[in-house]
Amino acid sequence: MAGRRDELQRIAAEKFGWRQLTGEQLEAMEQVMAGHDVLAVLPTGAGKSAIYQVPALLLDGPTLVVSPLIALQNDQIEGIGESRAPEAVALNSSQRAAERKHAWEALRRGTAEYLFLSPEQLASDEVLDAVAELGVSLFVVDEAHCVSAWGHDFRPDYLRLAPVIERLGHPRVIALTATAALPVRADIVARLGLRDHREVLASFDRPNLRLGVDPLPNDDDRHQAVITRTRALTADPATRPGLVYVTSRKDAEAYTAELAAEGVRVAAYHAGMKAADRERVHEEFLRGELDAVVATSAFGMGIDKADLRFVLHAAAPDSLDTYYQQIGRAGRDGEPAEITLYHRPRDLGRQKFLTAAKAPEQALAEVATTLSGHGAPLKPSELGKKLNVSAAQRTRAVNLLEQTGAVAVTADGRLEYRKSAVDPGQAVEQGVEAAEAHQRLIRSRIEMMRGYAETTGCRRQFLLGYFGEQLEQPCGNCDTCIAGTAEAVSSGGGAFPANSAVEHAEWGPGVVMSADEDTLTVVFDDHGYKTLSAQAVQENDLLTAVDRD
DNA sequence: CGCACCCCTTATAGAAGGGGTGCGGTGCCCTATT
Repeated sequence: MAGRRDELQRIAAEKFGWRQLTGEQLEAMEQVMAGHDVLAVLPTGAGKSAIYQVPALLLDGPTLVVSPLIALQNDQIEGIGESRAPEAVALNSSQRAAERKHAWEALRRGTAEYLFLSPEQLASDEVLDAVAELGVSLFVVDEAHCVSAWGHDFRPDYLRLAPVIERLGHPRVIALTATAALPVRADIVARLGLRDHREVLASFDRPNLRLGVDPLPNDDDRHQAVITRTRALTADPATRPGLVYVTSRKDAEAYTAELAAEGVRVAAYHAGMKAADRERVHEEFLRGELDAVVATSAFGMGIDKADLRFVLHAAAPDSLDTYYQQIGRAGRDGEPAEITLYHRPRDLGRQKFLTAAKAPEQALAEVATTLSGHGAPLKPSELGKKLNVSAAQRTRAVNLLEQTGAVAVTADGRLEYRKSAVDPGQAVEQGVEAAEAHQRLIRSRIEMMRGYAETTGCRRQFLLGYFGEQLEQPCGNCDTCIAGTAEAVSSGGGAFPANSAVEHAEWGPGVVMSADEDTLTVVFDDHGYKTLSAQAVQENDLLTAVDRD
């Protein structure tokens, strides 16, 4: 093992100029080299890319990297281009024919080692057939939380990666992300079909972030508070730059205009802007020419800037998963950073609306009847031609039917209705139920966001507990600790400590996320997060401990 | 779900209230026009 470790370090130094790899980077690399699939959850800036870039050079055959944004693909390719490693290429819709041709030639010749593409590219028969010829030795899913966060409705091709991996002969898989609570990790592992995998998890704690919540029942007051605080923070070089997250494009424009009128160097960022403007804002921010960016959730992935001094939220996002990812962009240099949520409970009603994706009943019915009525398995593209629904709806329906077991994928990537499966009518019902179970998880995440915003205890204990990490003492660096209202509650939970598997009569199997003397937070497989009174659990025998491997 | 906005009515002479409507986040990709 020591020899392998030396070899990894030698390549890291020679090809990339990295003198010192962290223990987590090395562990993940070693697990890959030992033949395991790996899920690595490491904070932004911890050098996640190294985890695939180095082993890639020790494995025979190109490395395929699935990346959610073309802009991210370009950043990564540029980074590899500056190293002594072999060429990196991409395949995406922004390229000209000549560029695409060059990419394929370099891959076939073996002069290109890294191939970047989106999951949608892999949904194309031509691309997948050609990729299958390359002998891919390493399959990387960057920003792997997208599998879980986007795959279920927004970008359903994220849930079609497992059949792609199998089609490629299941090369070693590395999934990389900066945030993943337990249900997200479980979803990534299941949806990618990881085999005999290892997880490398860094601590989620970021003690230099000063966490706070400012509850403001009135919208005008909240607006004023955000403006006032942003102006104060950006006025002092020691407390800038930073981000202000808003939940609509209109708000991004409005806050930006107001702050700009007061002389703040600020810009808006949202997906409604022209690509060139977005790029310009991004670059100006990285160069330090802006003191604040007011953004929707579009601004985030790929922000490689260590000295953000604040992240303010003018409204709560849809989950602590999203929140943690957004605030985690601050203070990466270890220096103090201010993290404040300007909270109105009504904002969460809006999140319920935004995240409410109805089950695609029409598509479910069409896919189920078409596949069960067709004698032989169908390619997804062939299936599409027989249907009256969009490709995205079709893919969502296939995902749900596959989840319930009514539909399976053959070795050559075709879809078949399982002979042993229920009839199409029942399959549709089960698909709808699977979609509803997922909706329950999403709703419960919103409630956990509310729990954070309204807790009277230590914010950091709440936040870390959500990610399954127990902080024994109140942190001393959040608003409730500073105000002295955060009481020290002893962790424990008696018979049901954190991370233990449990069963509830109504909600079924689940895992305890956090436990103290008053409450238990449990995430149930089909019902999401539930906060239970420890007393009620004990008195009414609500939970049973379950053995698990 | 909740808000902003418009239109209309009512009842009064400048404005208040009710009802309906539209809008709100994240990105691939492809195709048809300038």
